Amino acid sequence: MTEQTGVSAQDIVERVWLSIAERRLRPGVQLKEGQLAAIFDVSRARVRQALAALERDGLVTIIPNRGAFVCQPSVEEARDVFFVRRAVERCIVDRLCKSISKANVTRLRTHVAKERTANAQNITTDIIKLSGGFHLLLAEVASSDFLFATMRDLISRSSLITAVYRNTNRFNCGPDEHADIVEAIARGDPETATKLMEHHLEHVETELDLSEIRDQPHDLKSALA
Amino acid sequence: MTEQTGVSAQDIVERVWLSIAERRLRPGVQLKEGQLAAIFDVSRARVRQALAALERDGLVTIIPNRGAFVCQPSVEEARDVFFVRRAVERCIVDRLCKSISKANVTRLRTHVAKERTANAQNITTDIIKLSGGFHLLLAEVASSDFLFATMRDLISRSSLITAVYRNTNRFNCGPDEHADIVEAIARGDPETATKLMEHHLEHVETELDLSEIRDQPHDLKSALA
DNA sequence: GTCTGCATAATTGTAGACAATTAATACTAG
DNA sequence: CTAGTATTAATTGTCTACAATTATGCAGAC
Repeated sequence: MTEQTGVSAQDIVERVWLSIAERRLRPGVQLKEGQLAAIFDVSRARVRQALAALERDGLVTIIPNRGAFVCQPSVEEARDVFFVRRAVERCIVDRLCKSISKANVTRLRTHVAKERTANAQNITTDIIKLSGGFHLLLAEVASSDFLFATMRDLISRSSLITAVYRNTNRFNCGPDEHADIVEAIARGDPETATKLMEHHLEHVETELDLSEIRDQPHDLKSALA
Repeated sequence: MTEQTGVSAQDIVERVWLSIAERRLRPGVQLKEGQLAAIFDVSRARVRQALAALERDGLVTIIPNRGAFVCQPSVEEARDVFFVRRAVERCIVDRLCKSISKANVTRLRTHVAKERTANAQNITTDIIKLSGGFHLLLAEVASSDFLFATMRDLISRSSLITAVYRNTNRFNCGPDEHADIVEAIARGDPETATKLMEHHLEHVETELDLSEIRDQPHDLKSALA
């Protein structure tokens, strides 16, 4: 029995997102509507919805009458994204130090534990999702939907930036630095927590190689496999 | 000769945006696709594009199989928006103090002058656009596209929040406070500038009445006139 | 050999028709 | 007179065909 459940626009978004984050889809590659429609076996209309959502998240650029292309975030934009992340996440951590429930501390610790497991077993898909998920979880326990949505947007763009400019084989956001932040929050130490968060983000940013971009179009179907 | 130039999705977005900001479209009102298509004389497909964009900006909520409704931002969300704005705009101002060109200082001063004129003549449409535009201009001169897009999103939501919760007749963002911020930036004084910006945003927030929301559906066509 | 102009092919944009879902109404039973 | 239900109307969701735009390949001239 082939899973004949219809593929939603969100499904397409996530598949493309992951392919970009895992560097299988390189910046500059065109995402043709007909091609995607054939691959996912859906109508072009639904593909267009997915592409519009991906554009909103800053992962693809849609040029009118030309098509959708995987973004090539500029060095300037990369720095701006981290600029905003430092500004926002510092305040989030600060707020969390001043009021966080025991249950939420547990959630954070559990998440870090999952990250450790994924890293130990070297499962790239999980590593990528979980490392970004940590920062999302911070926003979630800190406040309501809007802050969560904002961070979701920032994380999404950060993933693309990391995929493009990362020069090491290791992924950003090691679980150790995350763990330190959680413990600083748990003991209600805003000074340390905010400083750790800033250093963490600076660390991630400085690990990027902001010199060259090489675009190499390749087979779309295999990249999405 | 009636201006027979086709109405773009962006045109619809701006008309709706302004109507919401001017309180002619109240929260909770349903924006029916067919209705809008008839008013603007475009196809429903284009209306759907506009509604999707408005949802992205946080101005309407789309409930599947139900339709699009003007958002009723919760008090919690309102506070979160200003929380993020304080975090981001404080950093923007700080950055500007450390490096801003003479030409950009002039642009800021010119903008404030325009605000003064609009206030003196009491042209509400201009007042709304310009007061938000000041904060957008700060982002523009501070950096590149991404920061500008981020602020655009925040301003958009702030406008809705202001429209819903404002209790005075005056609009937020008086030009005097803006002028003070510009001068602090011009003389490169980050201490004062960031403090002024924080006070300014707190001032705007505290002027809101966060007690009641009353939704009163009314005629859509006249509201968009 | 390279560049320009034209014809062809491919891709995106748009609109309209049809299906699915939800809200409103009228009707019947208790 | 009220509650529940079936029917009808209205609205949203989706797909497919067609139009507009752009890219590609080819022929010919310089």
